[in-house]
Amino acid sequence: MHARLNALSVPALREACSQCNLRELCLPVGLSDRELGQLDELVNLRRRILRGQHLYRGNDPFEAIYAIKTGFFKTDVLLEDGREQVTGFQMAGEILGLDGIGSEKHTCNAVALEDSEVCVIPFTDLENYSREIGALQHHFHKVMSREIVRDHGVMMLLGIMRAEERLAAFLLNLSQRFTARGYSPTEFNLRMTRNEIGSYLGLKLETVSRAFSRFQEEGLITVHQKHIQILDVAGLKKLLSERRA
Amino acid sequence: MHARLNALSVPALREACSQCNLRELCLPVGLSDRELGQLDELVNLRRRILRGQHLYRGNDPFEAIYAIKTGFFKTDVLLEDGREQVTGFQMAGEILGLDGIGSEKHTCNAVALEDSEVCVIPFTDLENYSREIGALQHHFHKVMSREIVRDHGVMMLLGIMRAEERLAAFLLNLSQRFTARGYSPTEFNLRMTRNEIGSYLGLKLETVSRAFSRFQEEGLITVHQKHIQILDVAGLKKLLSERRA
DNA sequence: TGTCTACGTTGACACAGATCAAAGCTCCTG
DNA sequence: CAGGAGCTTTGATCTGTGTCAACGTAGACA
Repeated sequence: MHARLNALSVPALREACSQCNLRELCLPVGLSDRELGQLDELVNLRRRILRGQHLYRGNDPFEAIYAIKTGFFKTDVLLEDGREQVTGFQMAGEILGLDGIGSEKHTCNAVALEDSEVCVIPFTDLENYSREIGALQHHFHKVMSREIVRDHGVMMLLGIMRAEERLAAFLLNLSQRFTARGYSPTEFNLRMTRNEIGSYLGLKLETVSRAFSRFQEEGLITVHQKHIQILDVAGLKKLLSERRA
Repeated sequence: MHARLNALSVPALREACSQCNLRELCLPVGLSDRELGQLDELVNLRRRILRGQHLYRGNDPFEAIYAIKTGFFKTDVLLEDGREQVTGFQMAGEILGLDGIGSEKHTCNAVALEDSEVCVIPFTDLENYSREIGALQHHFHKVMSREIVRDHGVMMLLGIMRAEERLAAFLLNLSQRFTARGYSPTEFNLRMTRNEIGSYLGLKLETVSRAFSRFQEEGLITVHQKHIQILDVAGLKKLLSERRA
């Protein structure tokens, strides 16, 4: 089930957390230089996941959480009958695997949407280190809490928003996360299919496609396949706040 | 904003965690007797919340998490335009407030649906104690992780299930949680209105009402106002698994 | 005991989004 | 560079749930 780890995927200690340009977004936030050095010991293994491969699957034993170094993932849950619910899309600096702590098994699938690399953080070690490093403990708690808050946002989206509101929220959220990583807020390539967007947003792929077309007609964005350009951020935001009574 | 704490709401040290009959469901799971004693020091304050009152509101500063000693709560998020998304219903032994860790402010509202009592767990203290007590640290992580997994379940519900599937899943979930607390799996009183159920399930109250009526016609349950009796658990489960292609 | 208010049920109808179907675009592979 | 697979777009139609409206029920309170 696990991808074989070859020698190349373990460059270890090279470019550890203390050197990583994601350290302001990722687990090390708020650590002192000395503490960062300790984290380098904890996170000394990397794993490369090719596009389409699983980082883990539902029911795999839970051993580690993963920080995305490069690339892009989706997480999803499957129903027996084949229905899929995408529970999130994750990008560099974000943490995968938190779902597994509670039951010691993973409860969803994590699939790379492009060739990716993750830092492996053995969970027992993380707990041990957090008992030493208060700042690490606290930040880890924040990461989990934010995941809960993010999930509430998705519930909101699924529970009370209409199709175009959902898609606008989705685009704005991506834009904001790309910005935080130093990319353009207004121009990016989607890594996921219309079907995956639809699954995440509780819509069918045709509805997603139509909403994209509609946004384009209205001059809010341009779409060419997976390439998106946001022309009118304010317009998208307006879609979210205005609501016919 | 905070309810005033009167003398009666602080019986402290009496019936602490070590004596509490919820200790197998709540935060103390997996602690040794000695560790339980330590927890008694951490959790020494109770707060009484009357029906309809808020335990906390979105934007309140985050200081503590809460274990429900008795009673029943809902958590919700409000949009500016008044739309409400109920994000969960919580009962005895469950933990409230985890949403606030990430931003040091609460991000949702917690409202008592019946007169309730919660144990106040100051969060800084909890972090300090978890650095001492590995089992507490680990169990706390499990609690947070399970909240994430629960949220994924709700996304699934909202994203891909039809109205009757949602309601069946909701009833079965309540039944299972009541069972874990020693109540009847098949007969209970709903603490929430049809509107609140609808908000949680992403449906309108009329749809919830109709689904209840339908279940009753089909002999799956009886409904009289808030009183529910499940007549055919297997039938409800079948609703969830069977799905016209 | 009567009335008020909040909550729940039911019916008729409307509509957003699903479903079904056909065709176009891109990129990969041989 | 031909063929095919996977993805996307668009149109036509269908349907589950929302919306609107009327009425019913139960508990609270004067």
